[in-house]
Amino acid sequence: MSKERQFNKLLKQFYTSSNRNYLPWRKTHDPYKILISEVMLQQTQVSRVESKFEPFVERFPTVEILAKADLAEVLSRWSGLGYNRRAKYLHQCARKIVGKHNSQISKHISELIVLPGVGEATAGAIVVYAYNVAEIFIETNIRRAIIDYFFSDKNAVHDKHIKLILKDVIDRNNPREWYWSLVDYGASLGKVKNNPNKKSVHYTKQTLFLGSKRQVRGSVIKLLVQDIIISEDNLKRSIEGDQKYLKEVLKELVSEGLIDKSGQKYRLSTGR
DNA sequence: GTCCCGTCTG
DNA sequence: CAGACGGGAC
Repeated sequence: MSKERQFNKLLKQFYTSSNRNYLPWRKTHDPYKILISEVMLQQTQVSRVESKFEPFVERFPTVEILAKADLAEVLSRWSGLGYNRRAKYLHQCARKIVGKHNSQISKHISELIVLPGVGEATAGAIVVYAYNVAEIFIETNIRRAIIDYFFSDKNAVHDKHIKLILKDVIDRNNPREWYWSLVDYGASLGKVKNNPNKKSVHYTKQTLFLGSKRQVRGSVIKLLVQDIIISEDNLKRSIEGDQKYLKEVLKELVSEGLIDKSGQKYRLSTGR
């Protein structure tokens, strides 16, 4: 049997015994909800998204409702997921889909990728999981599974090589479930210890969070989620992390459209 | 302390 | 291309 067929046999076996089809975003084909889940899952582990996804889509069940909502509320429902710019992108995304795409979420990668916060991986995932179309895309579990199985003897693997393998092994008759089996298998391979992705040329080490500007940013947003409106002095007293970043962070959050300044006080932006 | 993990900006 | 961007589990 070819290596490709062996791999698919392995995926099938694994999927039969150990799939994660209980995940709430696998119980819908609604492209809007798939979009929400995929943006939440960017740089964020499943365990953290699990508790946030359902409350979020219950509050914002359609793209129109999300588009009409205040960014401040979207940010507050995002709290705990991190990378708060994603909430801003998602809100802008909803407004653009309603305003320019007739509230329809495209089934074409080329039209999805122009949306804010939607890159190659997210666009591919939406097309596959919502529409069951056999497109090729790579995210971390996919990369890990393919490197582990097909590149065990290599130490510098480029995504373009992974894409070539994917084109050979993808099940074009049932791409949605095939990708589920692939990501579940990939997720099961050692992450913390000896992560096969360390052999990817795209692998990078993260910078320190403690004491970083990023920590102060996160802390400011978190405080504003709790208190609605806060003076700079009170922020200075309450933030976690290094105070020296506060002024700079406030300026950047205002210019990015995440917060607004009125007088000497700050609040989350309405997004309008 | 070390690690995970996509997209955007410069 | 490199660097910025959260929050938590281990």
